[in-house]
Amino acid sequence: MTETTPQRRPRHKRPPTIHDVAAHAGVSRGTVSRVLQGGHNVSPASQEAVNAAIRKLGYVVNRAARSLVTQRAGSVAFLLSETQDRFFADPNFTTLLRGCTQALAEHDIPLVLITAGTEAERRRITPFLSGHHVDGVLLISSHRGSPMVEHLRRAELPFVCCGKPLGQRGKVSYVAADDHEGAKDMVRYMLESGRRRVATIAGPQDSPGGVERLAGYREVLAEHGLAPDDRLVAIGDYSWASGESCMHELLTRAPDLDAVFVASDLMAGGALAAIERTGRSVPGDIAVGGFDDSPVASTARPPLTTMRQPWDRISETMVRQLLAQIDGEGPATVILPTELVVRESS
Amino acid sequence: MTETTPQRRPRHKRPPTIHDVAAHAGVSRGTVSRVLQGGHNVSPASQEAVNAAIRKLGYVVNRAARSLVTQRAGSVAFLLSETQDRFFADPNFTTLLRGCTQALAEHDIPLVLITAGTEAERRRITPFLSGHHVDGVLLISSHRGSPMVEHLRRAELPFVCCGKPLGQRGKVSYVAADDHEGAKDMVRYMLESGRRRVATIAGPQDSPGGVERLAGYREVLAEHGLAPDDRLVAIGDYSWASGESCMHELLTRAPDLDAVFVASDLMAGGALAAIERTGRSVPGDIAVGGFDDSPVASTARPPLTTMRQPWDRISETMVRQLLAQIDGEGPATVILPTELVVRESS
DNA sequence: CTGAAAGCGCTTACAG
DNA sequence: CTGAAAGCGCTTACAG
Repeated sequence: MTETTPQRRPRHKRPPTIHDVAAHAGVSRGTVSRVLQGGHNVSPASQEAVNAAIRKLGYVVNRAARSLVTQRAGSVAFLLSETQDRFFADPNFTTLLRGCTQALAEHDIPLVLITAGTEAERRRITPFLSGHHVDGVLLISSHRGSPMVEHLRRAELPFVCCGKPLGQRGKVSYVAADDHEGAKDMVRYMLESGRRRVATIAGPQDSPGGVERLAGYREVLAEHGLAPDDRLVAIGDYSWASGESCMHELLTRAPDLDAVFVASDLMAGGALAAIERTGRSVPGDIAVGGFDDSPVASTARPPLTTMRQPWDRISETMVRQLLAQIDGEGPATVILPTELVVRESS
Repeated sequence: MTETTPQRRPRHKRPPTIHDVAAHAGVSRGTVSRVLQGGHNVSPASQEAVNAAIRKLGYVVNRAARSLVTQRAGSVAFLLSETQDRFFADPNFTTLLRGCTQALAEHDIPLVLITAGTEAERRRITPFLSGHHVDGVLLISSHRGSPMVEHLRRAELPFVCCGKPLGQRGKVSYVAADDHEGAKDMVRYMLESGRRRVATIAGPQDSPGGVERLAGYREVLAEHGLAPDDRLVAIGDYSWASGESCMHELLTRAPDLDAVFVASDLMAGGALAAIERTGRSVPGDIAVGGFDDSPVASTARPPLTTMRQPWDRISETMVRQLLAQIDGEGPATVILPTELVVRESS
């Protein structure tokens, strides 16, 4: 490089490049790059010299330059295919976001947060995705037939879903808690502690948790020789308010119920409020079991007995799966067990 | 480009570049780039041809290549200088994250989520920041003397804080709600509705909200000729549990109190539980006022009267300020008014 | 208004 | 094990 060519910015203001490191270490830029890539085929002496120069100069790789040649963005998206309201109100999503951020940080991969709850938003992010501005996507969506799955396939972008994506054909990677077994464990626990009229507030029937947890509930009742009774079943939308109104409904239809399995802690919170208003006690008159073990479970009055979802393992596994897929591996499904957490409500 | 040189990947599998667009439109790559930059100094005819080619080919700009030459990352970080637990438990942070994501999306700028709650995490992200892998930082931290401020300054990275950063010298951009006036409005409201023994549960005294809201409380009491009384003041840490224990403490020290201004809704939730346990009623015996208008405010029993923080405006303003700084503008301070939301607890 | 050309900072065959 | 060189896909003075 001839020093007669003026730099765009004065050199001393620009961060050091491999060129500077190479000059300092007395090697070529290629060698510096090899050290950066893990030091294969580099003599210990060169390696040493390069590392010293890197420390000395405070060199940090320019990700844009690297991306340009490797054709990899070096980042991953956390994509919310939900209306923002819905997402940010649900403590589970927050827990998941936290877990994924953490898991990715361990791989030094930045997480890009993207929302795509509306058609307009989806249009806006399409170029971003199909331009491969991220290497892969952690897809968070709880609704049947999310349009994002098709988008991502077309963009040939690796992705893994949180929870089984309903209404999709073909192989889709996903990681999920064992909703079915979890529900069974909870309802069994209630029956075994002497309850006889167990109702349920299920989640939306276009979400996997909504369907699976309800199925588990029904199975255990049948196992115990109890006849199915539609008066004992209400369908909510995972919100606090829906838990409240569903509980009200159940109590009207089946005033003799002595337990209720609620498919989310948030709805269980609403159910508790509805029960309290009728003057009944929990767990004295009615046992209440939640699902999630979200923060509201322990602050609820009384504290909720609930099924813990293994969020840490879910997020770690999602990240691991995604990175594997980015490296060319095929899709996979992982189901993780839930755990009964006994507090006071049941 | 001689076609004898083999491509690394077959051309048909690679996304189109400006080269392809240029060929299609019958212009040079420079012209294509000019159209991409807004179309200045480009004839309408060329403009038209280029746009048609872009649509036809489904061209999407390669951000890495652009970054490399413009020396801009094209993304912004949302940096949590808090332990993750703390952050993700607080609904305010979530609301803020949501607002910032939205505001940035409108500028087509990806948000990179980064946590730096521990020293180890801070070390890990330092190269990322000093390598300018983002153009600026939205800094979320509520503690005095956050080390991140110094880090960011040294990295010469534009940043704007959420809330006044305590214990910092020199100019720092920040956007905050008017904690002081907000607290005064709430306490005035309580006094004007006939309360005489107004207590407070303040936030941590190393956070701006903790300090300012307590100061506002004291001022209004003085305004009304009421003598300061330390038995009426407790200091919490914004958590539900601390609200509960602080309330218990206040009730022990000053059983005759008839109102309490709590510096966060989460703490107010805990306070309600503590009050309920003593058999007192809200607002009959004790009026409770919160701060934030977070989701818990409306689900609390009874629903909380609170001061609404203008989160949407805060996030929009933070983003606007940050983008301005990235474009070379100087630092600024913005204080936004809060609003009294009357529900049932006071 | 336009094209040719340099250059952003890396990685990676290639030839030794 | 190492260096020289090509190339990743853009932007932007520069000269017309």
